[in-house]
Amino acid sequence: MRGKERRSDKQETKERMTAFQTRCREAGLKVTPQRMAVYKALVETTEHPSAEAVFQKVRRTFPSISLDTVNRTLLTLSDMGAAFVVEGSGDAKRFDANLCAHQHFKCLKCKKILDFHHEPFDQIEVPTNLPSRVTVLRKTVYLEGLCDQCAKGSGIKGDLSL
Amino acid sequence: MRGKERRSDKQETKERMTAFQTRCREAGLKVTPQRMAVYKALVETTEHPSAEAVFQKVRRTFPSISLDTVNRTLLTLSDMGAAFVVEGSGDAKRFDANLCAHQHFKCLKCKKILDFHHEPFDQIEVPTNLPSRVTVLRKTVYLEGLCDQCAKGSGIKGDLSL
DNA sequence: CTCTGTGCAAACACTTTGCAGCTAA
DNA sequence: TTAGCTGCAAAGTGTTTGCACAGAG
Repeated sequence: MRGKERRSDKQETKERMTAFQTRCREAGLKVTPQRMAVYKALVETTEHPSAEAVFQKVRRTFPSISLDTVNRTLLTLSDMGAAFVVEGSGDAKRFDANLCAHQHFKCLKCKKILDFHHEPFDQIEVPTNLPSRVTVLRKTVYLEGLCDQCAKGSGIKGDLSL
Repeated sequence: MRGKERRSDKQETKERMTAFQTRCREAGLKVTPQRMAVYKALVETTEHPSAEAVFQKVRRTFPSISLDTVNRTLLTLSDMGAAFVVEGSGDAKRFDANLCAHQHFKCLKCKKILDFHHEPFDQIEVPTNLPSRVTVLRKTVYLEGLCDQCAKGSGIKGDLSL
């Protein structure tokens, strides 16, 4: 069972690498060994690693790579939509003393955070198929996009991947 | 209209300040002018300020306060549950190359992020009462709490504020 | 050949820590 | 009086930037 799983994983990684190369070329980005190595490391894990963690992983098979390159590559991946930042904006912490139930919308451009309150979001059900037996202390619905002013300036108009 | 609004705002701020003082005493925390000033600044705004922004605001009426105190106080507020960090974990960025629809659970203690996929969360409706005309590009449901292992070690057992 | 990408080092921004003096209780 | 809080300064961590060289197209 383990062997079979592994093989299909490898197969899928391979496919994704090829697709990624195509995507790079289409975007006018060069297919460098460093870039491939970083992307591969990210695809092979489900651990949502930090730049440092990716660096350590890639380093094992590519000792000459630098942390800066890893950082820049991860940035590039985010820009082209091949990866996402799932934690830590890199910006400073932001605080809120409003304890009433409410949700946040964040403008990706000007970083403004808008409060809103949508009743149904207060009542979302925690699913029963969570990975392991976890204790959920807080559940949040979070929207990102462009605010009124920023949408005007940018080329983005309609919905992307909604 | 403006005057009336303002007055009720002030009234509410006053009440919250009193409640906060009580809460501090109950928690064995001293009621210092700095602490009050920081809390007041946070209650009076809806802008989800950074520590630096709070510092600038408080400084206007309390010139001798230091940024460190603001930082520490905001930390304290988070700890006692009088405020939340709504952006920027302070930790490093974390990346994910999994583009399929899925959600995240984050353990507050060990910072581990677990993927899960709950169909209904993919289909949540963006509310129509958003503050201004915003373009929503991404919507996320995000759960926080304690993972299996960390829950064992901590005193927290049941649901808090769920 | 050309231009992007890389590696190195320095600069930056934000946060945390150690310590001496201050102050609320 | 005394435990906790504040302000200052220094150190730590993660990220960004400038520049010269290397390598992909």
